[in-house]
Amino acid sequence: MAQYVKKCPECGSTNLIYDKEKGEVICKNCGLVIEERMIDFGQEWREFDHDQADKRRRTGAPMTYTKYDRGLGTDVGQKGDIYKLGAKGKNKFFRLRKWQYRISTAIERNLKLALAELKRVASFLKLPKSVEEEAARIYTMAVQRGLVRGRSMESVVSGALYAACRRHEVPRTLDELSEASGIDKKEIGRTYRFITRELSIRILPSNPIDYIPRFASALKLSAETQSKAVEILDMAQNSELTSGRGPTGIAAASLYVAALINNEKRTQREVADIAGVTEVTIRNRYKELLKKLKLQDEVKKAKKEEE
DNA sequence: AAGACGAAAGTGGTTGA
DNA sequence: TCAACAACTTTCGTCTT
Repeated sequence: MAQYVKKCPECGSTNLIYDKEKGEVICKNCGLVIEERMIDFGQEWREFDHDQADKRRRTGAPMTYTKYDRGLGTDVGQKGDIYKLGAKGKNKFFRLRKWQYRISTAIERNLKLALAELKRVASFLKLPKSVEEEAARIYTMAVQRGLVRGRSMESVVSGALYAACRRHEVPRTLDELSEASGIDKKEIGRTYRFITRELSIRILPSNPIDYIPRFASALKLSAETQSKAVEILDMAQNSELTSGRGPTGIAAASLYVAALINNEKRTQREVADIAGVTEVTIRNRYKELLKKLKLQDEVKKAKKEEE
């Protein structure tokens, strides 16, 4: 799908146009057709009022993993037309309802509970719907494979959420997830690794750049500083300063340097708190950045301008 | 007085035998 | 399974502004 194509594989430009009519994705920079003959998921009919829509619509509500039965289930109703039934009918009705409850297997009840929890944590972290959906999917698979056995439901939910965040490039740190769910950080990490391995979900190592916008806004830094930080990060990655290091530490250090250069100085403490690392880590990364990227001059220049 | 810096010891996780 | 190891944290003392 289009949303997964973000960069042109030819020239790396992110300037893509999505031509809905032709079903093509084209790079505006070099003209490469990245994707063609895509399926249009839109409706082919139009509606002008509610009646028409009702008549033309052929599908129900979207199928979703965030409902325990994927939004497809039917319940024997609670209220409504019971009064129309005779004594016999009423009996049958109640019997059916009882049976429906019994048919709900352990898995379904587990899912119902877990997805409620998932929803709670996801909204606490203000995660987009797509991530929540992905996490629900992961959790459902985990339950079906019996991976929850021996682990608390909540920790698996957190693990699934963490994995979903990573896949959608909206990373949250383990600390944040831990705070939102009340599960120990280590426990989440463990279950996360376990379920991603068991379900063979491939996760890209998280990219420090993904953290920048969130940290920057939390620190109330300007857009220029933010893009400067990304620029610094890019250079750092080219100089192989990023591999093996904690991505949050690098993101934090880049932001710190960018803030210095743009005269929006934040203390190491402030940046460290937001990023969830210590000042020491920022200092170490910061030192490396200055040394390898020769940013000393820029920082000094910024200092002079301040006076 | 607050922030920046650096050294030293401790912690949890990965790796390789 | 265990030990070595790198990254990161904690703690604390010193220096700078």
